[in-house]
Amino acid sequence: MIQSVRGTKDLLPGEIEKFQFLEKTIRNVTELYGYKEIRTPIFEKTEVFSRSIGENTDIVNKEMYTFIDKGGESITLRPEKTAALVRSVIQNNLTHDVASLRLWYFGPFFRYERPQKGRLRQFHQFGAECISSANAEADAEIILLANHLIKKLGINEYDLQLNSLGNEQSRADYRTELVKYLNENKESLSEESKSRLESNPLRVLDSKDNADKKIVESAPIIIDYLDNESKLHFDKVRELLDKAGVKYIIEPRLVRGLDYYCHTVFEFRSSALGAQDAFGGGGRYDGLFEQLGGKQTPAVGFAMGAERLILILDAINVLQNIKNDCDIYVVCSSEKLLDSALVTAEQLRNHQYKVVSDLQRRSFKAQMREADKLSAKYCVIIGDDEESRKAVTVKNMKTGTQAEIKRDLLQTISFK
RNA sequence: GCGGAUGUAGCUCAGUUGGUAGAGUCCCAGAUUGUGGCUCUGGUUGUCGCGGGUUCGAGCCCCGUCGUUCGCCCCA
Repeated sequence: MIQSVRGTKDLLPGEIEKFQFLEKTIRNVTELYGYKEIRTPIFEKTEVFSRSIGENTDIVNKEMYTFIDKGGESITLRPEKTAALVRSVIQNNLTHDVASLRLWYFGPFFRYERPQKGRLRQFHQFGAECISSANAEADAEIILLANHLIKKLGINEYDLQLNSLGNEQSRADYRTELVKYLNENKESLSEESKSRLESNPLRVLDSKDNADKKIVESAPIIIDYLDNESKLHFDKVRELLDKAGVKYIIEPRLVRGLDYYCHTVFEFRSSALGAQDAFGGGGRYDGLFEQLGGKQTPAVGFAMGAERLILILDAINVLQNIKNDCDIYVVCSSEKLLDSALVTAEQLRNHQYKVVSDLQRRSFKAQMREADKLSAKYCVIIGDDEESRKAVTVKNMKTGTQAEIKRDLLQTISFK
């Protein structure tokens, strides 16, 4: 038996409806905010990601599906969306004729990681990006949108964590101080944190190692190093969220893994998940356009993991009883009436009903059973008697009541 | 990439100190000579993840391998 590739999953009937529900909801909510959908290729030139995400991140170092195509070009299956989206915005000059460019997406992404609950090698993310505004209003709008979406999905138990990384200067100042502090405590740090101290010291802050945590507790926090501009920006974001009634927690150790973030960063977490408890996150990335060869353009956005969101929805039993496989099941009492059943079903479909009939040439009883299993609201019954009278019997499956009617009148009935 | 668990019917699982497999559910049919759900009766389904080894004999023990899962790491 050939198996699917490790870390990939078939989305079967029963599961796919959950994805459709997610996509439908995000489509509705983003529309409320004036966001437009964008779809970009599944693969990009490798540099799109290597130049943006960060040379020191595991994503770029170990997790990308990269290959050389037949033309000798290095190609990478997209491990995330933002960089690819920015490439597209630059290439198509989408910021040219709008004040604020608002985009959303939903699709598959690829990372070569060890599979785990809520972590697959092919997974799905959706998100939104707000481009061309450097103001706190844009940060607030993106967080409001993400928050609105979560609520709309029926999720009420979650944390929104918020922090600011400040502008480049603030971050550099803080980094210097942090490295100094961590070096003073270097002996007590875990091996991993020691190496991160060289490569990406900010990430020591969200280490799960207990010894590290203790050291981090008394480490300098970035908010104290924000310059005036950065501080004003962050204060304004918080003020806007407060006014809009969005609850959040300031988490000074929240840094995010991707290099391109600055100023506002945030994450959504749920205890319904395991170790992978973040189901969404985002932030501002004012420097990314330049890194990818565009002109300086401020932007802010978020992404959410579809599989993780579905784990939460399953845990809180949203999405249980959306069963509506069919409105009408057309039953016939003998094989010679199968043709009539098929034709009747087709006529009813022309009136926008979901209609099913038997394909197995089974008994009357078996057809009724299938009707029940598909939760048909009505059965249209064709028997010899009905056929000879050019009529059918209509049975309401919920109440059990039934009545015979002339076939020409069938189209005038409402099967709601 | 590292550490721990685990893999038996479509699904959930049992399988006693090694003696070549079972339950529930699902599905199919019947009881009901044209009427579903409830009930009862009967029936189908397995390379016991895969490959080696030990043994007269392996679902059970050993080794390897693949998958899953829980943590680390990473991140959504």
